[in-house]
Amino acid sequence: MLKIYNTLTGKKEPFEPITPKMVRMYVCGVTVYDYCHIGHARSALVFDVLRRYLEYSGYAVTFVKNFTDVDDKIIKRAHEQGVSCDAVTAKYIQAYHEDMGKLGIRAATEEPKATEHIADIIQLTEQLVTKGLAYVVDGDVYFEVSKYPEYGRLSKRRLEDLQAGARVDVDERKHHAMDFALWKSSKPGEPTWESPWGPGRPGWHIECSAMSIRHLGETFDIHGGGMDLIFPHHENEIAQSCGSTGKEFARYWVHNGFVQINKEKMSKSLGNFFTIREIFEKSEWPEAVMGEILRYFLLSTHYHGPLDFSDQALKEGKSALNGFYDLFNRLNESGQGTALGEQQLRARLAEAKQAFEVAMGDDLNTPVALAAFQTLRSEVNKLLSQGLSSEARKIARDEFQALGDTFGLFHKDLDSQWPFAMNSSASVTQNIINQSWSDQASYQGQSQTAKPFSAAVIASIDKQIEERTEARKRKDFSKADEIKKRLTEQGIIIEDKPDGTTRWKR
RNA sequence: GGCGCCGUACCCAAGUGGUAAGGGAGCAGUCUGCAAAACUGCGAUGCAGCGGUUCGAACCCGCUCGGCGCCUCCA
Repeated sequence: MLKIYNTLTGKKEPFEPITPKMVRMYVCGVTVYDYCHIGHARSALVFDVLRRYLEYSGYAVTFVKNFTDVDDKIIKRAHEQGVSCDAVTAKYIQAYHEDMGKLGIRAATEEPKATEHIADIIQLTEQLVTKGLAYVVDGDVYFEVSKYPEYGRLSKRRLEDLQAGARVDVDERKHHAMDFALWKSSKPGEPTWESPWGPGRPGWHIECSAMSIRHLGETFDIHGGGMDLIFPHHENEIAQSCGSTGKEFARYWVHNGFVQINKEKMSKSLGNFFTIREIFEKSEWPEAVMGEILRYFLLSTHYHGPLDFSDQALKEGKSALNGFYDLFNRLNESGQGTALGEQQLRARLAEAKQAFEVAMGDDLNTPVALAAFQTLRSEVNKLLSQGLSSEARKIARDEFQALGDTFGLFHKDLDSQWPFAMNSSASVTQNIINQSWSDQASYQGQSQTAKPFSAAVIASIDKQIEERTEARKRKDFSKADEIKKRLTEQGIIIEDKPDGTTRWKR
C-alpha cells in the first residue's frame, strides 16, 4: 500500500487509483527553450521512480509528460538566435532526451507537445467562454479567477492575499489582477493559429489542461511537477480544467523540492547554475558511472525536501556505490557455500525487499530505501565471508539488480567497469564554474582514466599481477611491492585474496 | 504585507508522541608479508533556544533566534 503526500489536502493519503490496478499520471515536463539543469533532473527522476515503483507494485501506468513548445521564452530565444521557434524547440527536445537518457530516465508513455494540441486548447477555451468563466478582450482570452470560487485551493492562497502581493504591471484590460491568459493574439513574427478570437497562440497554462485531458481523460490519478509549479501553474490548471469540465481534475498532486546550491535556489545570476550536460562533460567519470552517481545523490534525500548539490554530495554518492560494486565484484566470482548459508541469504534478501517496500510505500521514502540496501550489503558481506556458493551469489546479485531497478541503480552492466580508484581528484562544480572564467583550457586530459582499458592494457596488467604473485610465492616482497607500486601509480588497486590469488580494480 | 518550508553528531540524512535508522569521514581492533576490501567496536543522555501540554516530546502548542522559498517566468 502506497501512501503519498497530496498537496491538495496537505496530508499523506493512501493511494487509490480510480480504476483498480491502473494509474494515469501526468507530469509537467519542461518549456523547451534551454538545456535542462540538475533541478529538472531531480523532478524527472522523482517521477520516473514513482512510475517505476507503481509498476513494481503491479499497476499498469499510463504516464504522460509534456513538452511546452510554444511560449514567450521560446519566442524570445528564437529572436535572439535568429532562428525559428521550431528550430529552438526541436534542439532542446532532442537535448532533453539525450540528457535524461544519460540519467537512465525512461521515456514517458506519451510525450505530447502543446503545438500538437491547438484544437484541444481552442475547444477548452471556448467552453470556458461559453460558461462565463473567461472573457475576450481584443483577441485575447482571459480566465476570470473571481468567477471560480475554488481558486487558491491548491496553493492555500486567498485572492485578497494574492492581490496584496501583485507588484508587477497589471494589464488594465483584465478584470482582476490575477486573471490569466488562455489565448493571446499573436504579434507579427510569432507562431500563430486561427481561432474564433482571431489569429493567436495559447496562453501559459492551458496547454497542460488540454494535453492531460486529451491523453488521460477529464479526471485522472496523479499530477506532478516541481514545487514552484504549485502557484500559479497548477492552480490555474485546476481552475481551467474543473471550470471547463465541471468534474474533478487530478486527485493526487505531487510536488518535488528544489535542488539548491549552498542552501540557495539555483539561479544564473548567482552563477550557481548547473546543466545536466555540463555535469556529465566536466565529470572525470564515465557517463554510465556519472549517471549512477547522480541518481544515488538525487535519491539520497526525500523528494519533498530541498537537496543541496555539491562535489561532496557527489563524492558521498560515489563512496556509497563503491561499496556496492565491490560486493558485486565478489558476488560475480565463483565460490563454495553451504545450504545453511544460502538459506540465511534468502532470509536477508526477503527482509531487505520488505524494508524497501515499507520505505517506498511511505511517501516514496528513497533515503530509507537506500538505507535498506546498505543494510543488505552489510549482511551479504558477512555471509560471503562465511562462504557462499556460486548459485547463492548469483541469487544475491540478481536481487540487488531487481530491487535497484526501481531507482535505476545496480545494473550488472556496470560491474566490470566500475572505477573504484577515482574517488575524489576532481571537482565537477569547480570545473564547470572555472570553465566560464577561463574557457575550459585547464581541464583537458583529466578524463584519461575514465575510458575503459583496452584488451592490451588489461593483458599487461594481468601479466604484472602474475609476476607479482610469483614474487610473493618466492617471498620476494621487495619485487612484489615494486610491481604493486607501479600499478598503483597507474590507478590500479590490488586486493590479495586469502587463497593466494589477486584481484585488481581501478 | 500575505502564504509556506527548514534548523537532528564533524558532514549528508531518516525519524512527526513511546525512549535517536542508514551512509560518509575519524579513531581502535580482527584479517593481511605490506596493503586493499570486509568485519567488529567507539561516536548525539541529545534533536537551534526558552517555556507549556503529557505518564512520556526531536515529534503537539506558544514565544525567540537563525537560514530559505513562494506571492512575477521557473523543476
